[in-house]
Amino acid sequence: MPELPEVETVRKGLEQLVLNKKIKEVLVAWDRIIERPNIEDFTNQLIGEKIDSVSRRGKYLIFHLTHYDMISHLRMEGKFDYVQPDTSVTKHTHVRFIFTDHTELRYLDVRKFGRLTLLPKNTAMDYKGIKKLGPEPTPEEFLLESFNQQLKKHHKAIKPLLLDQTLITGLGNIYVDEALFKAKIHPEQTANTLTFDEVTRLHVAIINVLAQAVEAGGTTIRSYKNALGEAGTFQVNLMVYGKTGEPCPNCGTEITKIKVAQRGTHFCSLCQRIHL
DNA sequence: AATACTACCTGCGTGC
DNA sequence: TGCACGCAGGTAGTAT
Repeated sequence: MPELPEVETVRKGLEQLVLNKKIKEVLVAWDRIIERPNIEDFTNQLIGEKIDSVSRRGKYLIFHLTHYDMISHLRMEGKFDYVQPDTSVTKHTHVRFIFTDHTELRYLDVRKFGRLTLLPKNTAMDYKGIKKLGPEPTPEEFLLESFNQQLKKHHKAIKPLLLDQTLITGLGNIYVDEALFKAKIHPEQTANTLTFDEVTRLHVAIINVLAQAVEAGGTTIRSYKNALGEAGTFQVNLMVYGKTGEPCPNCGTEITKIKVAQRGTHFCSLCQRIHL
């Protein structure tokens, strides 16, 4: 489920539910979810660890434990579920963190793309996937001039460039379509051909789209009962994503769906025009 | 170095 | 009803 707003919502949920819990046992049902170390070390090293805090960088969650940093990436469908003792184990439950009070944090993932990585304390920022991330999409960290300079270096469609996480972190397939629509930029416009006006609009659109989604608690497309961060959340009002054939909120033209870099892409062919 | 394609998985909707 | 196929909120590895 996760782009930045959804991951942030999960982070807040975790901080409400599992802070100061002490791990008694860890059970892994699908080995490949654990990226590092091996399963035996992963499960053994976590025993006795306490969850001090949960932070986020881009779409990565970082559990700050007594002696370790545990990184979690939900990829396409990963979810956390916090359950009471003796709750039956459902299909797609791949990792169970059992606490000393017998409650559990469970990791569920239909497609098994998500990953958990256990690293020495305070080394999460050196993790390969996190190190390459661009700035967080906030006005303080995501700077227009720098963004403009970076875009000039790339002869590639703007949409896949924004999905790459290196110029800016946090956008995924939904919010990138929404941001490009807001900025009135065609998803296949080559990055280094964007005018300064367009870059300025895009910069603001990215910050606003993600901030509003965080405010709303993220967007749930396929809802999963009981999953952390998905219960009772407000839906973000999407303008183009999943709106194929519906009228554009600006001009009434039917929203078009095409494929860009293998991803479904929604846009208004009148408001978002390619130019030289 | 930058870009493009594929693999990783399961489930669901669609069309024949 | 059954089956094949395409599609799904992401990233990492490999090839060019």
